[in-house]
Amino acid sequence: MKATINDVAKQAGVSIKTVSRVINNEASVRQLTREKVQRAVDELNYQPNLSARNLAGAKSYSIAYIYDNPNAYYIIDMQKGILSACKQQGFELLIHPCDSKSQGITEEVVNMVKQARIAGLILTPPLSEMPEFVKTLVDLDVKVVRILSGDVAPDDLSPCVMVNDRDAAQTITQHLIDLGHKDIGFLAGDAVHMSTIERYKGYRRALKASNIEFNKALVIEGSYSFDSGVSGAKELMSVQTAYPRPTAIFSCNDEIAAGALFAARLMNISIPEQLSIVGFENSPFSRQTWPKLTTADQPNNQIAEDAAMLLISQIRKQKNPITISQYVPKLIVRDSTAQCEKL
Amino acid sequence: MKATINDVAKQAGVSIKTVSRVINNEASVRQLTREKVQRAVDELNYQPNLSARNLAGAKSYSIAYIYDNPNAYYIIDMQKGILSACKQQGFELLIHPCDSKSQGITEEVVNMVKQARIAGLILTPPLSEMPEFVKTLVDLDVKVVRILSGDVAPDDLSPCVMVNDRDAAQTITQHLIDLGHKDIGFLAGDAVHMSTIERYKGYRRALKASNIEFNKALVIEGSYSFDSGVSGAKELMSVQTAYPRPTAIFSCNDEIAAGALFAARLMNISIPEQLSIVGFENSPFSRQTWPKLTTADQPNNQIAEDAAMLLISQIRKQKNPITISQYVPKLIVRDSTAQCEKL
DNA sequence: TAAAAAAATGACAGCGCTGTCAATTACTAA
DNA sequence: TTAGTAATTGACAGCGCTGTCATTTTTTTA
Repeated sequence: MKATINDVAKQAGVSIKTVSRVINNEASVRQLTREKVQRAVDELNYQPNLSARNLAGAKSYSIAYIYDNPNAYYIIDMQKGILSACKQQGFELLIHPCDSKSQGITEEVVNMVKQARIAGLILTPPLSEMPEFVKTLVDLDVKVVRILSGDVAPDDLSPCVMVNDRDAAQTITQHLIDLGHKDIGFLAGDAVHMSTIERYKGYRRALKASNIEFNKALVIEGSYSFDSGVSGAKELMSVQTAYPRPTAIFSCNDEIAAGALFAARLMNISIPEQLSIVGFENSPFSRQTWPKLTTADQPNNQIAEDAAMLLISQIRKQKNPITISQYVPKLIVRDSTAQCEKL
Repeated sequence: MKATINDVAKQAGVSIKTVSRVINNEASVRQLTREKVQRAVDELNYQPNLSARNLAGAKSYSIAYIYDNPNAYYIIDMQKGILSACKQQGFELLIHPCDSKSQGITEEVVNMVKQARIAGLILTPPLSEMPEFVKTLVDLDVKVVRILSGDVAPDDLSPCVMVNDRDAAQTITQHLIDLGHKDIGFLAGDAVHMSTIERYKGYRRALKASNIEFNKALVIEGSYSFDSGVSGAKELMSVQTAYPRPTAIFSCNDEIAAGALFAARLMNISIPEQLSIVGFENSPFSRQTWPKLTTADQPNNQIAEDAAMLLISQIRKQKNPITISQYVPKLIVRDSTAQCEKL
């Protein structure tokens, strides 16, 4: 049978309250006692019962991950990272898929938080990019950690884990520039996503840093989809007379890049000899294309774990004011980019 | 503040035990009383506290979904279906990603079940296809529902939700035959997966039903990946003299089909005019290819919900002996298949 | 050295529910 | 009608833990 706090207390020769103090890491327990209890905990392989904790205490040991599925791989990775933090910290995770565009979304989540006594929430785009929504939740006395694209938090409502897409995009673009490319197309994702905006900024900044004149005709609006990549690349590669055809394409994510790759094949443009293509995200997608994509890797797993840890420390009131951590996706050079041949 | 069982009891003018009886749908409550209580429950928007239930009762209201990620889209869909059943039934879901090939996987799961007092488990491939693993769990007095490929359960260890890939594969193959194809290639997925085996059986059966001679050269072993589709299709389409080139290809899943599509492009084979290609799964993948894939759709969401409901009813001991439900994926005709032109 | 203050520990109630068992009520058959 | 039986209901303990507050022990100060 599973050990309870009583067993531990008996084994350590103290009261259950003292055991409780030790496992909650409270002050005012003598070092000696603490060790004694800890030993009993280890010997009995004791793990506090979450239900009992949630029931007895004022605190809650549940956090929730609310997502609107943009990309299953992303979600699964995030979830795994969060789960790992939860396990470490003895928290419980509630999963809540939802539709960010539905009318009642705010009410739905508010309800859930109240019903399930949730102590904290982790939000990823697009939910993390909805200020009203976040505001409502924060006002509700539930801790929130957002994962966002950018380098500074948009407000001080809650801690954020920032993914600096801008710097990463600049690095990737620079990679293309270093290979001698000057006419670099840009295939945008959905314009409503911060990530698209940030990646665009990084692209612009890299051009500027190398004194390459920005050419508006090389920027194609689109969405985060394969189709968008196909049509965008077609458009780019058929740019007429007035403008030079790009020798490289920056795609806002791997899916778009895969589409661009596909379009290039159709148009008999060989990759990377005649055209370099980069993606973004390092999704499984990027290893399934041929040639394999040069892309930027974001350690989603780790980002999520970080966010969850941040959330939990907030919940524990471990002073952490509005901490912000930042990740910069890393360039991964594979086979879809090469030296510019046009000269 | 959230309503408790006490509030409901007061409002209905009965004891809390009676309320408990009503919400647990126990017998021996007078109809009149039942209605009175139900009304109070509705008025107060009462929802039983899961922690308290788990703590007080012998029963557990937690089930777990253990998965080893073969495909993020699949997992997310499954999870969503399970979640929906849980919400309906007032159960809690624990998510547990794992590595099915790791040494300690059984121990890991056994531990989890014991520690978290889990009442039931949902298993998808590859975990559901590991007999030893399932046996150990069932012996542990935890209910298990497996989702498997096939038409009959492999044993009576636990209820199964069967996905009849065989019949579906036969239907798809028949679709190709109906279009006039006779030389139909087969790109297999990982041979260790039941789904590959079942789909292969369906393919064979369709050929047989139409008296088309089976040609071993047209079957290419592989794995569930894009790359495998590329190389497999290349191999198929370069079949020499002795054998006719296939005019259609059955791919074991959409990813393989996408690879095949890609290879066809490379070889300047136009789809569907010169070659019909079908996939399997109706993953987002299949709508992102060009042309869009003819494929088979499995309602993963619903399959999962069904499995979860089955599991919960098992847990509730609602007699359900070893029930089995079966799904047959449905043919979805899109743009990658056409009338055979070779004649 | 004793009193006061601080630190450490424990006793106990109670979180919201279910299980047990006893009490009450309704229904049967004689 | 009345005991006898079955159906319905309720009182109460207790699940494993935390919060409160009282008690004990240790340390500090006078």
